[in-house]
Amino acid sequence: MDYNFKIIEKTWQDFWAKNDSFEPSEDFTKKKKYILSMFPFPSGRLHMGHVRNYSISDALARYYRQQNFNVLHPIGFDSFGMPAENAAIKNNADPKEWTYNNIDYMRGEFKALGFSFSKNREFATSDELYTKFEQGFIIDMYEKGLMYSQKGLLNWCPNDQTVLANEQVIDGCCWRCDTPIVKKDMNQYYFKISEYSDELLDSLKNLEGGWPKQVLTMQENWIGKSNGLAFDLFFGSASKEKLNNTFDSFDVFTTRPDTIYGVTYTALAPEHKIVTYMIENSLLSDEVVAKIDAMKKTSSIDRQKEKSGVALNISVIHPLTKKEIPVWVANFVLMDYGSGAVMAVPAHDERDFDFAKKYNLNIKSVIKPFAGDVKVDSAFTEVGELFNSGSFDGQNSQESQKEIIKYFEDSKMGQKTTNYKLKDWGVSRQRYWGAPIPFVHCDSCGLVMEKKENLPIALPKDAEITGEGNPLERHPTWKYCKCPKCSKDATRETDTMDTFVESSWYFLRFCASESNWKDEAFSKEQISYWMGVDQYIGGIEHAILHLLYARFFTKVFRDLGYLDFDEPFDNLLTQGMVLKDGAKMSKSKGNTVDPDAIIEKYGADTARLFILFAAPPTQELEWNDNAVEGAYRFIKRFYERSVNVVKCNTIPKIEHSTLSKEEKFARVKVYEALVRANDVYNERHTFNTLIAGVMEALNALNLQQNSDVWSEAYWILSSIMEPIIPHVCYEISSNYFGLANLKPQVVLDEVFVCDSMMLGVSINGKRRTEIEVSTDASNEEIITLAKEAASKWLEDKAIVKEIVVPKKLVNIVVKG
RNA sequence: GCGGAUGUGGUGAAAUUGGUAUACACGCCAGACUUAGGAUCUGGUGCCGCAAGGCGUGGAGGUUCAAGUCCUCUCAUCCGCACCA
Repeated sequence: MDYNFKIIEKTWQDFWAKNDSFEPSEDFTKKKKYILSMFPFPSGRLHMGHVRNYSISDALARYYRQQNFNVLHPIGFDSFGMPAENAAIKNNADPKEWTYNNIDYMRGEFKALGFSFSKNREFATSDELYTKFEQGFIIDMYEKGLMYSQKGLLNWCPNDQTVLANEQVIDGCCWRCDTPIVKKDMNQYYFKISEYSDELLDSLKNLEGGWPKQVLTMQENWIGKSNGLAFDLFFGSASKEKLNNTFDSFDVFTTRPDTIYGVTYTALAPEHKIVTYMIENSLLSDEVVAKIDAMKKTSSIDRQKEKSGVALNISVIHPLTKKEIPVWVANFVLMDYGSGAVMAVPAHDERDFDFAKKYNLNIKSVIKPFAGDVKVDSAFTEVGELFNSGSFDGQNSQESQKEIIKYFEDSKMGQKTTNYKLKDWGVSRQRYWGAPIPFVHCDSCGLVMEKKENLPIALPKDAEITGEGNPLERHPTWKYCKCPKCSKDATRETDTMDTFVESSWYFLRFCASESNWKDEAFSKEQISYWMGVDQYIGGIEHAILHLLYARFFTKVFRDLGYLDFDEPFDNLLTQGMVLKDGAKMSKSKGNTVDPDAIIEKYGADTARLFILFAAPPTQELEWNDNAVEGAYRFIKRFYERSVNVVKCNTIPKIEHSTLSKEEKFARVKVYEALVRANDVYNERHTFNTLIAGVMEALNALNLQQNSDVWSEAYWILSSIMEPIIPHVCYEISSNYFGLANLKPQVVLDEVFVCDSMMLGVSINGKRRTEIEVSTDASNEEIITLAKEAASKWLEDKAIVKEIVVPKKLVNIVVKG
């Protein structure tokens, strides 16, 4: 009985394919599980991270199928994006052909790994049908005011004449031609994700328990909510005149209103509109303009290295003291946070302090420690007592904040304000291989939405992709069209959408079935049955962007009336990375292990077993060739020892009391593994412990020869291992049980009942020996036995206390 | 700097509620079978010690009859964010 994985795996893969074994049912009265792994980009080959991801989801999907759930376990391909275009440029190939060839290859890999994905629901996001529905949603969002267009600063390569994504900018230069990047003000489409900031933050609470804490915290930080006071700083009359009366004031935001009396200067971002005005109207010396230009050109990383600034020689009036305070430009003030202007309190803010020291600006303390002296050699940022603060003197600085805000509000000088780090999501890309934004520019009507019956607006097949400029823009005919409103000549929007848009709703599309696949993205009935995703599995690298965008889309779709829940993913498991030689597998490091090679040498079951056995799924997994061999040997043993099993179509009935000690022990181990299996699949997801339990059971079985015990064991073990090593388990199950055992297994409590047990005996908490006692022994009997066994350690000692922990141990506390 | 995690044998890791620390596997050692073994099977393997025994979950304290687990402090590593006003 040799273990020939090649034949076994092929047989069952064909069997599953032929029988459509993994298609979900359309019967919505059944209990359901939606098990989802993050879909891959079709890069060409699966890597071990994918294998890990899908081994986890497949184990869960197969388990719940056995438990008679209606299981949706779909897969698709996140197939738009730059790598396809880059490959096209490099190999002079068609991105579409490249993409779909890769998909074909990877589909074969999925099959070879035995993953139980639904075939019928597979799609690629570059499919025109998917684009059609997505463009429909985009139009809805625009019409609802959730999408808008605005000029924004983008990375521009002057040589290639194209916009670059942040990832394409390497050390401030173009990744292709090494030309320094400039920021260019361009029109860009945005989703109003900021409108959902509060809800995205607040409903994180509802995900507690279901999502890893780390991800919740990362999202919380990313949204970055902070409360404070916003108020206007008015120019003095001379400054106002200098600015040609164009500006009265600018507004600032602070989270520390308690430090208001300590404001000694204010600072604007180099990109602030007042600064821009002063430059454009020659109100600044050439030297100052040059300094400001230099700040603008410095990357945000370099800006952090040293603070720099320049005075604008204008001043504003402090709202409370009415003193004049100078206005500076400072490189640490960010245009895209708050209003791009800050009040500076050097005495109580480290940045403001450093800047004031460097430029010799006034420093005024207004908070003193509750005990000790006022600090002068550094910023005092802790809570203290207010002084130099007018009528607020003597107050606790923290407690005074509310009152100061109230004072500003009462006197109409400012208001309580909340700021977020989360910015609106810029979704337009000047790229070919993406979903076209379905808008039309008409000279008479302006920006017009394409009519939904004309969707999809598909990509042209004959675009020339050189990597320079936007192929859609340069295409000779594609962009010319008629205005959907007035039918005059018009042009299409040539920007395509960020690929994160596709992955923000693909999990909803999987809910659609063959019955309505072509007609609609999904039906409300399908969505309300399948959603939310019961278990989502993927890498931590998506903790922010994808997972935040998907949550945003869900809330938008709710508000558009497509669905009626708030969160898409009830439970999230973030798997750890796969490492080799202590480092993440990567081509550049040359430490990759090719899944295909492992399948070829050991088979899919071995690959799956190793990956689930080597570490719990949330932890990093160190690849180990020897341990892979170990996994292979286990499967081989498991298969070969099945010769001890006798064919049957129900689980054998065994009279437990008639068995030998070894036989009983084997049964205990088998049923322990079963109990653990249910816990692991449902709750803990620590497949490594389940596999260890099955190994223990097999080791225990080996110590006896009772064929009923063997048969019962294999009935159970091949059932609980099927989600992990499905091929060999199907083979065993088919050989001996006619596949009748792949169903829920009953735990027989009688197996765990024994007439004697071993108890540890410890003295003062230190384990000394052990005793065997009958299970119905009284505490007195147990203590007597324990004292006998431990007499050696009890000589000349006074017994203070005796503790019996049922079924565990006896502890005797002694003195002397 | 802020936030999140993780520290257990030579290695990957177990220990579900505070209750016999190191299950399972890798590696290593020994033996068996073999022309041979990088195959298979059997046994051994936390550290110190001849032994009795002692010591052991990053470190230091604490609570408890009992701590890997709870509390306080601390060190190290990894990850995320970061001049966010």
